[in-house]
Amino acid sequence: MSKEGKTIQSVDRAIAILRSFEQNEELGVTEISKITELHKSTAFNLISTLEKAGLLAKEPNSGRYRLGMELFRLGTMVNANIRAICEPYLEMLVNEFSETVNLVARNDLLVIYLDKKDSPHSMRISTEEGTRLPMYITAVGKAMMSTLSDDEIKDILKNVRLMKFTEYTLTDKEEVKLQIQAAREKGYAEDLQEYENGLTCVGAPIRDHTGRANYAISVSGPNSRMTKDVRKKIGERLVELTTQISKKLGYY
Amino acid sequence: MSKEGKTIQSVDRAIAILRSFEQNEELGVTEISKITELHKSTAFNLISTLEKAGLLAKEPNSGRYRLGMELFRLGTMVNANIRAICEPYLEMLVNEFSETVNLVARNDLLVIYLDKKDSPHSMRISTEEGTRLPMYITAVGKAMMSTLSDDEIKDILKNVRLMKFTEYTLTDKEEVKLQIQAAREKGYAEDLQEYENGLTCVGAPIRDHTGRANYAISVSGPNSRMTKDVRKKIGERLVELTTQISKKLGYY
DNA sequence: CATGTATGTACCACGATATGGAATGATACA
DNA sequence: TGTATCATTCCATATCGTGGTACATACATG
Repeated sequence: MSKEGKTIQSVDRAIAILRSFEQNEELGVTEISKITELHKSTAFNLISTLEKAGLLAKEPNSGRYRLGMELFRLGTMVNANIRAICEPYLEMLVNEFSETVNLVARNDLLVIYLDKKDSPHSMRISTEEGTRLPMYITAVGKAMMSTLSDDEIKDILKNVRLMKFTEYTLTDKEEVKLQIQAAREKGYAEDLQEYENGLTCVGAPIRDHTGRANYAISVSGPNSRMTKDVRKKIGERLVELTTQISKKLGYY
Repeated sequence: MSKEGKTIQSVDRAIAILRSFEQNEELGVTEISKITELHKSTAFNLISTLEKAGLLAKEPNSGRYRLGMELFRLGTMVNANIRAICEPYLEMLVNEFSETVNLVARNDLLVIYLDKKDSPHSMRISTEEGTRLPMYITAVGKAMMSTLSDDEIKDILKNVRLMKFTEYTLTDKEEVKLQIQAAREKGYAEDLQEYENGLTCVGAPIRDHTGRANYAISVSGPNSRMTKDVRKKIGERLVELTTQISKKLGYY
């Protein structure tokens, strides 16, 4: 927020209003003005504008606001292309391995979940679209990092504090680097209960025409089913499929 | 746009910029300024603001822009609740009938697709999330309308021009009303190839605590498998499940 | 029923702020 | 090397957003 470059005040404020719905799914004008620290009148004008555009919707009864359909629609336009391209591959993977499959994107130091196909098993892993997790803790994150140069990886890790999620979470940046090195050799990365106990993932990177890996696909399942053999099979299949996808994006 | 009530110019313009990515997935400053009819300099300031907030992302190579991850994330926050509640029901339905299941919301005169579970069949119906269709042409739309009063239905139909999609599309508003009446009695509505040849749907409305039906669930399949018997079974099951969901939302 | 305290909404004068002209960099292409 | 097209910066102007204040309405509370 302190970076150089002027920004348009009212646009920033409008976005802040949208973000205030992160904690609360329904808010009134006064509440919003408190959260955003805007004058009630100013907030009202911005809210009205957002409502007219459909980014906010007013409840007919309570008169309070919630996020609008137009915001949802705009959201579906983001990465629509890559999601459409990957969809059949996700489908193939869930059919072949019967475990949950995820498509994720890089978002600075985080990984954000874009799309998924759930495992048919009743014991399964399920992550909501829009969820964000640190790169270093996910198979997909490590997979994407494995395509970067040592300097770039150092840059990323420099800005990260390794938070401990489980007893298996990597706490040493050198360990992370080692795993990334392993991923470089195999073409895919693994997460063995580093984020959540009992949860194991295998992930491989997707490259675009510039060679950048901004997307990745993973297969996630419970520890018990994700044996070493299974992980190897999945990993190799992931490499096959993500290579095909990368080609479609113009990468050679 | 001509309605009374002041709106904040720069916010309107920022939203227009986001919307200009409907046709094009990647745009430069000049292109955007042409599409939105804004001065290049004005557009630049707005774009920078949106970029800093993550609603737009700049491609490192081309320097051009595309919609950003933050916009996607905001989009996932919309209706997150209802989607979470309905997810297990969608799952049940796709398991029971092996046809594609959709969750939709009402969006004025349109229906917008929120979530889906695809049929396991290779011949199947698949609609992208974010797609919008006229109410009168979909099973879900007619299902939602069936909960409204005659006056409200008249209001909706007054503002609609019945476009012909297939040879089965209803062209007479009285026909639509008849179908809505049928839906009122059965509790679910049908679409028999009205939108697309070979595509048949059954849909039932979800009510919230105020009694309004802003959401609906449908099962869609190819004509050949969606026989009269099957449609009846699906319809009755849909009514069961949507009643359960409505209860969870506080409707009695 | 009156009183108090919330709420959302309308009005408007002031001045900060967004605007758009014009100039400058940056890049690609021929 | 020159030309065209792009993104970006600067800045004076007046437009537009701002935030006072005020009012309307709803709902508790005494």
